[in-house]
Amino acid sequence: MDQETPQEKPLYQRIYAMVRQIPYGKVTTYGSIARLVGGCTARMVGYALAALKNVHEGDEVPWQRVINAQGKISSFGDGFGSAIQRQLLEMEGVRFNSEGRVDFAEVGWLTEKS
DNA sequence: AGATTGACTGCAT
DNA sequence: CATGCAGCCAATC
Repeated sequence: MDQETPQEKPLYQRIYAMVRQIPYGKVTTYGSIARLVGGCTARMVGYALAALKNVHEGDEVPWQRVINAQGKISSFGDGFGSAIQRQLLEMEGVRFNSEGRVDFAEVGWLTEKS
């Protein structure tokens, strides 16, 4: 599977590590993580998280704290994922406004654009 | 080795 | 404000 240089971890691992750095009760966007990791784009982050279900480490990655730039949750899985993700965030104390979006000024993690 | 896809984003219409 | 399209680059078939 991953026979690349053992010194450098796969792009996935790098993204997972970054997602794990998200503090409790905070959320961030795909684009922000992509920029923090560097060298990858929002699509890479989404692709990496999508593969989480195939990765063993996915169990400890707070993927629910990663949402899209619109402050909303992206639909994935069979359509249940988004519903589950919202509950997970609310369980952590993340508030959703009437539009179903989160307040980045309140729970946004490194969401500032340079 | 080539084509397809994807939990996104930003701009254009 | 809703919809569409192109760009992004790696993983999978």
